[in-house]
Amino acid sequence: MTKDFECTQESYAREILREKGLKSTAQRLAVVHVLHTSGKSLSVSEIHDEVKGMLGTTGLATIYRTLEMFEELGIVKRLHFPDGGRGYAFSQGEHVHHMVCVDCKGVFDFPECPVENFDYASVEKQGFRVKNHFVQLFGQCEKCAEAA
Amino acid sequence: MTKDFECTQESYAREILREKGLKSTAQRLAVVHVLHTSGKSLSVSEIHDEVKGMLGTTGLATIYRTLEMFEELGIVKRLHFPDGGRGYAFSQGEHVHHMVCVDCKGVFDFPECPVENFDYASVEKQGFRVKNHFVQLFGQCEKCAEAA
DNA sequence: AGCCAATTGAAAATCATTCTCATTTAATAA
DNA sequence: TTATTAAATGAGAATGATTTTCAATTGGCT
Repeated sequence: MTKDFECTQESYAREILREKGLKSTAQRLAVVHVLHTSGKSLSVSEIHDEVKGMLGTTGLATIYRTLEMFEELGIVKRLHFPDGGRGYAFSQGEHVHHMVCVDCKGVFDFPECPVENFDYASVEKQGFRVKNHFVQLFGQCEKCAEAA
Repeated sequence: MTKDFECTQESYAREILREKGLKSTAQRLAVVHVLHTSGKSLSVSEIHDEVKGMLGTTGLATIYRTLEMFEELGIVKRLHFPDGGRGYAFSQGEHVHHMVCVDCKGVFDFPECPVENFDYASVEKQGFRVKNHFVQLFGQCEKCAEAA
């Protein structure tokens, strides 16, 4: 496979894949590269287009399969947009949340978890056991705010 | 139209609809009724099935149209599941968040907003202006925890 | 170099959602 | 009431996204 785009992020992905006994294919590494380089969230078909640009012909199904797998491995994070659309952003497996600029679709992380310090009293009172949460902020990034 | 299922929730919806110059059709009121009675989140097709049970033949497109409209009016809230599926739950327009039981799909509200007290320092530092947020907790409700 | 399971691409199949348009209906006024 | 009219509906077609299938290819090991 071509290594034109090799860098730390790809090595990181390679490692995880090897640990799990999965193959480091050109397609998979390209997906990592595209997401990491872009600095923003991309739709599945944007990712597909970018990968095709790098590798030539690439199946859309492969992109779907790869993204699903990467999400389970913590390599990417899936975002949900208010309109129901999905997006993917690179993530090194840390527990971070995302702010998404509604204009440019840029993704900005923040390591603090809003829910971490949240008082679960009212929740626990109802006997509910929280196991997971989904938090995502929407707004405008600096650039887009200035441009507007 | 039949009024078998009229109650405060329907009146509430009727009012909002009238205010906006929209018609209170049997289909729309049935959607309110179904969501309010169920006490849990339902998928679009579950709602469709329930409404068909009440009114006989009902178009699926109408259900979609109604839910979209109701979301804008604050009458229902759209939920996003980790697998990408959507669900809808009744909501009186208040700013509340939802806990969703991953077993029974039951929806439990909590009025405190986890993000309300969150210190936006790290976010603002990046020049990001938060305009909106989506918070949803996943876990187990009391009943399902006991059953397990 | 050669093997084998994992992975891929292409196309078909499936599923969810939206659109179109002829028909029906709720709200209003006569 | 009844007539009027814009809004809403239902049915199905159209679209779009996602998943599945399966034969062909490839990466990671000897």
